[in-house]
Amino acid sequence: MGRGKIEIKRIENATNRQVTYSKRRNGIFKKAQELTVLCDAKVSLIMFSSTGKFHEFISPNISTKAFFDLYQKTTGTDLWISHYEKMQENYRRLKEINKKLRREIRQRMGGDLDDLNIKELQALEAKMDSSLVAIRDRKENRVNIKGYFCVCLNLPTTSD
Amino acid sequence: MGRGKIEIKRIENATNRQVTYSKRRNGIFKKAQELTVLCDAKVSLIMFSSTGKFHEFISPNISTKAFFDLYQKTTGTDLWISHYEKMQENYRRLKEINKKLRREIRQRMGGDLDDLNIKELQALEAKMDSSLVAIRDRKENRVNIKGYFCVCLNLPTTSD
DNA sequence: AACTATTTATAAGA
DNA sequence: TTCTTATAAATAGTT
Repeated sequence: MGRGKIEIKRIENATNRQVTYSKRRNGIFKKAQELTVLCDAKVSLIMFSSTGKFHEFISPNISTKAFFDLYQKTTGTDLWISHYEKMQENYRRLKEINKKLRREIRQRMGGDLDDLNIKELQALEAKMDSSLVAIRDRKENRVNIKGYFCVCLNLPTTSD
Repeated sequence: MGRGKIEIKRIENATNRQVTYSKRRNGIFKKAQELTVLCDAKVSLIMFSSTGKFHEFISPNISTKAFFDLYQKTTGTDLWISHYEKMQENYRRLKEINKKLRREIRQRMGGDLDDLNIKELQALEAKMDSSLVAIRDRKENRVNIKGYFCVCLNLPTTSD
């Protein structure tokens, strides 16, 4: 709808792109406005130009916040809450893992031994002994047994 | 733009309103699509008809969640985002601590020793040796030196 | 920012 | 809903 037909693909000339953006933005806002009135609809139209400039239209019969709430209720997407809760869960998991790691280290340092029974103490002693041997070996450049003891000790394996 | 000119006011006939909504919805979605491509813009277009039916268009180069985040950042409509970002920051911190703890353990197991120099190896050996002594002591119920080695080893001290 | 030749959208009808 | 088409509206290229 103009002097010539154009192909719908990115306008490479930055000036033309900006001009077209400005013209069409007005056009689409007008359409949104008309749709709101003619059809008694609720419309939210938000856009960012390629240069980051922001414009929005929202039907006067509703607030942006109310619109988002309606959106979430309707789609069931629960945009924030689900994302947030997933994150909280990861956070808790990570905290738990850290706690175990700290405990493991403390025990290897000779602390936190109160609630280990004699058998567990013996096992820990044996593991430590092996590790110490590994470190000495390494120090003397004799053996690199990296990997082997990892299996023995059964460390948590999650990466996060 | 049709057989006759219409006034922009609510269409009272429900059927006509519905038909017009449907036609104009298609039109405005097409416009949004074209704007996205032609001008390399980010567009979010959400609407609810008077009967509550929901439709949306969103530029393919961004997710709805990311769009809302961008929106909030731009407008400063901080609904929950600052809280969320604080949590993300904590999460990153926790991950970093976790990484260090794992490394510490791996080294105490005789792995991950490649990038320790001879001095560091000696220090590690000494620490392990002390710890082993502590464990043996404990095993024989002679000494509880919990706490002492924590200081020596300079563990991360945050509680989470 | 205006102009205007064209293209595009759509109101009414089928 | 979908199609048709006369007409209104939007806009591409130009000034």
